[in-house]
Amino acid sequence: MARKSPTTRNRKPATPKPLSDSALEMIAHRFRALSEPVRLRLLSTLMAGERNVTQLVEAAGTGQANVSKHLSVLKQAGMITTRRDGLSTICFIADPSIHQLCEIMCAKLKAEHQERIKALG
Amino acid sequence: MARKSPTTRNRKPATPKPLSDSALEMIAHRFRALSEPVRLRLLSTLMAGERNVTQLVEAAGTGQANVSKHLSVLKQAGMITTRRDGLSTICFIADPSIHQLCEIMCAKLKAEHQERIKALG
DNA sequence: CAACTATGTTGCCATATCGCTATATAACGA
DNA sequence: TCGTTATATAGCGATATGGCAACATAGTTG
Repeated sequence: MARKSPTTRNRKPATPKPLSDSALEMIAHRFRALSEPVRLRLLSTLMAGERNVTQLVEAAGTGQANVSKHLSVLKQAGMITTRRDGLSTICFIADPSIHQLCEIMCAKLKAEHQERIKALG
Repeated sequence: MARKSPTTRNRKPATPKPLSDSALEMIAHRFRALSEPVRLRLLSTLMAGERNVTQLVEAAGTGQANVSKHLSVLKQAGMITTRRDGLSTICFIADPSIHQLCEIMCAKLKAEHQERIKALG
């Protein structure tokens, strides 16, 4: 008889895992963290190395309160981590896979851009 | 002397390009397309092969009007393409890089989940 | 053309999010 | 403790977005 642990109740056949609603929500939540220009600017800045909030405010070109909110969004999404150093809060990228994500997306953009140019030429 | 094709004119030094505001907006726009559970469900379904809208409505578990809207968002973001076949509109994934994006994000989720479990154990 | 099916579009409500201002908290030094 | 700097939080208005229902449109069939 098939394996059937008490914690793992009757799984449906062996479909390629339809991804549960909650999983989709978590994934969506993370993508949403990357869906704002200001947050991308913050991440882009942090990719060059860790920065404190004041530095990020300068780089972001928006108010300190906003930056603080955006940073907490990124933090909650596991994109960045913070460390306290005296008065400053130092931020840095928590997961290098963010680089990959952005690179893939940029490559997509460039590819589409090329196609658009071709289509016109 | 260095390679210097006519199509590749004077590139700026080798600064890691701070990414223009408009570029960030475009990238953000694409990530936003992936930031909704229903849209992820649609993409997830399409990863198994092309489907018409009716099939997607069933898979999405929400109304047809919503699915139509979500599909147009995905289409505008270059994630999917559609083709008309009689009464049906067949949808399919336009860019395989979406697989990569989702896989990376899923891997992140799993990794964090593992850590959470470790932290408790 | 009429009836039917599959999709797309519009209007509305509820909710979420951005940016701003003002205020609160934290950490440091005099 | 008081003042100052760095950061976080709360409150607000404006805008965006998801979902629903009603309606519009396209394509098929008789």
